[in-house]
Amino acid sequence: MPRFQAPRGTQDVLPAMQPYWQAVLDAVREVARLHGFQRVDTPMFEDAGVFEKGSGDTTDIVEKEMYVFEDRGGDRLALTPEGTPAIVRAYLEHGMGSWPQPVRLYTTHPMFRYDRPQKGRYRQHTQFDAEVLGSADPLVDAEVITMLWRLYGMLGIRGITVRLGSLDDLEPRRAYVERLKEYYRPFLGRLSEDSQRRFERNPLRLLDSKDERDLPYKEAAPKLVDQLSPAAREHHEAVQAALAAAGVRFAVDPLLVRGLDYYNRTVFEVVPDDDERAQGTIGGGGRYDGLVELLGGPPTPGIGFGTGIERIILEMQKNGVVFEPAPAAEAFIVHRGEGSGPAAVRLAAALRDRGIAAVIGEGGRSFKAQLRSANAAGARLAIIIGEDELAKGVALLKPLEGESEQAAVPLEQAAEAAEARLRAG
RNA sequence: GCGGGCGUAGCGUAGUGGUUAACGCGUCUGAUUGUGGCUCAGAAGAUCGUGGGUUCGAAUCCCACCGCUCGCCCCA
Repeated sequence: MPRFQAPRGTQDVLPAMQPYWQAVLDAVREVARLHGFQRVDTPMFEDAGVFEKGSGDTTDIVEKEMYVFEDRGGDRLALTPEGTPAIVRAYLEHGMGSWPQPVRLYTTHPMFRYDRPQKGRYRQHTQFDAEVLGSADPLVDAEVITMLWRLYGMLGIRGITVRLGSLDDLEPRRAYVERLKEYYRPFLGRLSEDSQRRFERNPLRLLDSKDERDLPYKEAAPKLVDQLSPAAREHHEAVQAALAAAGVRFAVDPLLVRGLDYYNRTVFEVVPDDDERAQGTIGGGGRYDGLVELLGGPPTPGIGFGTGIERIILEMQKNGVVFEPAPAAEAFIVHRGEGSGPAAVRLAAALRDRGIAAVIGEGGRSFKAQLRSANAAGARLAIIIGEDELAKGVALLKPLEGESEQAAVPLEQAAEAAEARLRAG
């Protein structure tokens, strides 16, 4: 019988890593509260059409990476590959258009992509996703980025920069893409194979190439940020002014391109300054003023981001943020002998009633072994109930740290006395 | 999807063709009656990722598969 292992690209989050997850989730909750975002939870899977229509069925995420399956009833479903279309679907389904606008929502949600795993890239990962629907105000763009920036700061992540770009609005961008293709067409044959493919599929990506053969042409290529439509330019500048006012470290990146079709105007990524790897990006997002309509709703502007919790944790560790695992117990009950089991259980319940984390030792093992366990559990107090104690109706309180001596107390008052000891120390 | 590196007890490693695969950490037990941490002693724990092949003989060489990892692509 071959041993089972977790599916490729997935991972178990063991107790030692839980403090990191807890810290991130706590910070997420707090930063969302500080910015007026409300939590929404959407299902792990959706109608596949949500993403085919929403994310765009020529994007890599949908075309090559989405987990699609038919359930027993014949419905075509997809494991959520990215958050935004799912939240927009919920926004429409629940009539959030009639809530006070704009609507600020966030979630932490598992995402699934059939991709080749690498460090920081998994087939299942978790994203903190935040979306604002119903506002076209550039200040909202800045607020969203500021929230992301604050989150990283709260978690001790330094040495990162926001790369900011603008993809203009959809119509002017189409015109720009034509100009870009005209520029590249004459020397198409001299470009890298990748770039030749991009020329047809996603010409904006030509500007993103790192291939030596493409670099000379890239330099002189027309840049979208240099020729934005007046409305988009004004928007872009307003976002920058607001980010500067908020103290966010950002750099305008004329070559920033993102892989989802629905973006317009503001796009951004957060990258570590020392990380050239493509999967170094820890968060990114942008504005999607056309997405709600794509999914069958009324014209509604929107903007949001996703940031990968696994990557945040990797970045925290790179920044030397360390968490000690929380002790498993405050009080550890050592017991042995006839009738000690029920006494231990009664005492444990009394301790827990008082809010004290209590663990009962294994009565079949020696005092020595149980006390070792108490120590390993990080308990500050051991409470010993042996045969002698049981006969006298007492328990021994043995401090596991500090100077004080162990003391006998009546069994019925043991919980109270333990609480006093723990609160004092 | 393409190319490179790696895979030996729970974890980290040594061992590169020749006895019962070694060490550290961890786990368990004990160091005279029932007392933790430090120390000491002992024990358990490995079909050497899986399957096939070469060989008198394979952890060691070859092939395939699985997984991890690095780069590309793409993304968080």
